[in-house]
Amino acid sequence: MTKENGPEKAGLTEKQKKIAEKKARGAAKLEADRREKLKKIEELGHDPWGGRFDNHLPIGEIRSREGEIVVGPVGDCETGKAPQQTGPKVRAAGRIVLRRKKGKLIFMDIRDWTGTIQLFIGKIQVGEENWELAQCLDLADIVGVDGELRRTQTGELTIFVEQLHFLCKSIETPPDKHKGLHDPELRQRMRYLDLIHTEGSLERALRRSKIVQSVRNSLAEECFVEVEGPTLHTVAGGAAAKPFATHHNALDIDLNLRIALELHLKRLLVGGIERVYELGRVYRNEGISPRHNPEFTMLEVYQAYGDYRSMMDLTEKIIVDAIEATGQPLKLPWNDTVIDFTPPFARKTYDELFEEYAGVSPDDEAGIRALAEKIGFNTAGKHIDVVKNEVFEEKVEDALVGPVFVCDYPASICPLTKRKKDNPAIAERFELFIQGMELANAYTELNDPDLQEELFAKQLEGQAEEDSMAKMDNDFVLALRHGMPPAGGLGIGIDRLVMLLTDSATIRDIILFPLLRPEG
RNA sequence: GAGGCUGUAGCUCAGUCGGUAGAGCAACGGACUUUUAAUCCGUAGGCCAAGGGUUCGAGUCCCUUCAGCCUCACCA
Repeated sequence: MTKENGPEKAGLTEKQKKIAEKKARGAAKLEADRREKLKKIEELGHDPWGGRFDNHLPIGEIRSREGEIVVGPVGDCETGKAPQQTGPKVRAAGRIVLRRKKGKLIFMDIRDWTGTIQLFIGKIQVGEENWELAQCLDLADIVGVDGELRRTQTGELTIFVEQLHFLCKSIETPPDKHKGLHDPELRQRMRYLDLIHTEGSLERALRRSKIVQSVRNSLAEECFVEVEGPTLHTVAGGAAAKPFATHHNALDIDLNLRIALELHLKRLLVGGIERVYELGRVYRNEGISPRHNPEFTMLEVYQAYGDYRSMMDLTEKIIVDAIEATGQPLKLPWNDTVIDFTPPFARKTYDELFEEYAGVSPDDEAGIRALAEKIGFNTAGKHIDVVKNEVFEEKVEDALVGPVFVCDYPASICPLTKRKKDNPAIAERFELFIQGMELANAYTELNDPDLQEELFAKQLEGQAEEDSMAKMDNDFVLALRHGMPPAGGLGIGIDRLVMLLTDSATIRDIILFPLLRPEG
């Protein structure tokens, strides 16, 4: 296809030249245009990268001052001009998101994190110097303005600019001004662009922060203390998950990133921090899905002298408080339906739900095995509770619209949990399900060191190590031997809570920087 | 890790039966002093994800690779 007329090098240079020329006319031209204006801004005596800009008001606050606009008694009937208005002098800063030129007028919308407002820039009104500067403005540049807050003839609340301040040049072309970013890959890789230009993206991020803040406030109200445990563990325990492996050079030891917060928080319980929690990142070396990211945010709470019932009340409080903190009603939209968070949430036992949705008595071992086989599970050699739980996950969990507390799990699948006094086959544990998602998990914590050691050992027997709920952690057992007060413990998946409270179908919309393969 | 779908201008998307590329927004030039998805006239912008193949001819068909999305598995 290619002809080699001249020397190869010369041919390549020719081709490279052509590509360079094309680029100069193509993508790079957009940048060149912006750099041209950047130069012009400098020539006009302004710093294209701006500087400190004091005393501006958030745009949301400026909008709330609309009532201060005073309209004069009469308009000019002869010229048909609107009545004179006098408004407050305001100073604002924001990014240019829309721009409309009309002769010697420019209308622009600038946005900050509290809202959007229109600017009016008239050549006569702002004077020659400001007008020259205004010619150098592009979409996505950041400007500050001083002006008067009034309404235009069409009633739009507007800052009539008197003085323009240049604050930052953008030398890249922004996405479509109305559609924003749609490509999910770009939205994740260039989250900053997504936040600026995609509707609802910034609001979602800010709402997450409000939710997290609310969770901390709720816990503070109940006198819980926030701590920070280690993320580098020699034994990654407290959950059944594959850890990330890493290495410390100076000590020359292999380490894992934590998969749960549990075991160190319980050590603190032993140490006398009676109400303790951590809200932090955990890491699990597992698959990625709309509900799973390799690193995610987990809340774990431990309360001395409580049990799983105390944790149920706390869970309800944390969730209801968070909904209120985001200014939402207790009936929240979710996909095409509505979730009713009005407390108290339903509380049902594992066995009740099993019978209801699986249609088999929870005590009918043969019936359960038959059903499991019918679904396609291999039940050979498996403990009945394991089989039962497989059926539960298949038949019940997805059907739980919730919110519903599923209480009292089979003890054999809960190695870190205290059993019921009157029935040692049942563990004092609940999971909160909403829309088929497991949102919270709580126990009456096991504090018998001998039983804990036994259960650790039993878990290790004949089980793939990564499937083990709890790897043997002798140091933790030693802590228990010193006496951990009886306690309730709770875990909440913060990302999933945020998903539910922001009507987000994928975890990638509420984790700002989800894990992606590196580009090319 | 398995299966399905997707990748075309800076962004959002068309592209028929295989005949070497289109629109809107953004950009550039021009008109317009109360616009608001502003409008109108004109201009420019593409290694069609990457690499191979089939063909006279590939954005289009085939193979490989890369990335994303969805479903499943693991899990919260």
